[in-house]
Amino acid sequence: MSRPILKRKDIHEAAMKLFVEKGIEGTTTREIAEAAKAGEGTMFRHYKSKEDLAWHLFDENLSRFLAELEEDLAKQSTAKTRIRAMVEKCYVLFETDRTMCSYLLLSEHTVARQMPNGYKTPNTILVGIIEEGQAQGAIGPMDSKLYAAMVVGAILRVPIYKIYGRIREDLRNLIDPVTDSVWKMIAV
Amino acid sequence: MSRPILKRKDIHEAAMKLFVEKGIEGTTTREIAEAAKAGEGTMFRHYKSKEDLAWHLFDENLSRFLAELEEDLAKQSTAKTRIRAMVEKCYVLFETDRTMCSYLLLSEHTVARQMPNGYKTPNTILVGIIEEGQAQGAIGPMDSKLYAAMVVGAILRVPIYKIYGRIREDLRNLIDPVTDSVWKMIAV
DNA sequence: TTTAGTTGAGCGAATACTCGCTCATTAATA
DNA sequence: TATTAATGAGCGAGTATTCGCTCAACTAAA
Repeated sequence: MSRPILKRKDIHEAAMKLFVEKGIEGTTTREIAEAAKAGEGTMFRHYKSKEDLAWHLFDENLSRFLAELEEDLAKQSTAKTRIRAMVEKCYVLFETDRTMCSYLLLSEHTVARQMPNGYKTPNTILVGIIEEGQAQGAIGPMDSKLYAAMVVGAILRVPIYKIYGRIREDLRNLIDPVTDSVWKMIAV
Repeated sequence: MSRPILKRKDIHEAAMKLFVEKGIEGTTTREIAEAAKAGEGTMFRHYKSKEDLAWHLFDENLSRFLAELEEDLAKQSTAKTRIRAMVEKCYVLFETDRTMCSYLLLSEHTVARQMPNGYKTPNTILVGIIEEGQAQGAIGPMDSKLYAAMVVGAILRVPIYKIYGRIREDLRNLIDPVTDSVWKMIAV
């Protein structure tokens, strides 16, 4: 090997922060380089385009998040405790790494265009949880995809509104209230 | 007047369609002009920039939607029937003018940056409905803003997933099921 | 004739990406 | 251990292109 890769992480952090603040198209490659204290060409050594960087930031972080979530879910045996684990995972992430969480939430409708068919999302996982809950007789008989949509929506709208300043509470205090509310929505 | 304004509506329709398909930054003024069968300069007679056009499309359509919604709400006297009216208004709009509805839903995180403080949104209205419902003793005692966030999230995630093809049902068939589910979430 | 909507070639600033080069780091050789 | 060769990360000035916007000419309604 020649030289260790030192700048990639700096580029990740700078790009994510800027993408959240100004949007992907609204951020220039020069700004990323400057913020990362790197040369402008360096990001192209690791990614073939700015879009490619944005996609990797989304994909890698979401994948890691989902993998960790599935570990947590494996420890739970009921639908309700699984949903609680999901809420907890989301809200703890939000308070722990707000930039990353904001990026995942806000870039949904832009980066998400590039998701291949069958790409795994929190929604995919939730459909599974709900169908298992229905098999156990704990969750009502409605279409699992509709339930999943409503539950995902209810859970994720809270951090979105916290980003916009409409909610101020520390989200970790809302894990149980939100879980309980959402559970009422789908319980038999 | 010397000449009637003929192209503005064509520009609205073409721009909104393209903005939904390719995003605002991803759409060029030339593409808008071509799709609208108008000259490129025409949109600048009516709007001072592409961003300005995008904002007006958002603002005017949302304002009209909210005004109509408030008319409907005035006819209802209980929190639950008001929420039903809101769901109905959203889902009927979706099936009636999908492009416009998609634009409002998907541009939230981009155009929404420009919303002035105190700008009225569906969320604002919902907070009012919920607080009144709480005063009537029909809705639980939790923070009204948190309730509103969860309800908005649950309601709007359904059309979002229909845009992404994860839900196929005609949303007008889901008005009552969604209303009932959402109501369970917040009822005392 | 006046007025105002429409047009599209042209402009210039912005910017994503390239490429030839540097040099820190490692591996091989003596 | 000292020396040399090889590697590829890092750099940033340069460039081809794109794209938002302007404006002078044109057209049609009043």
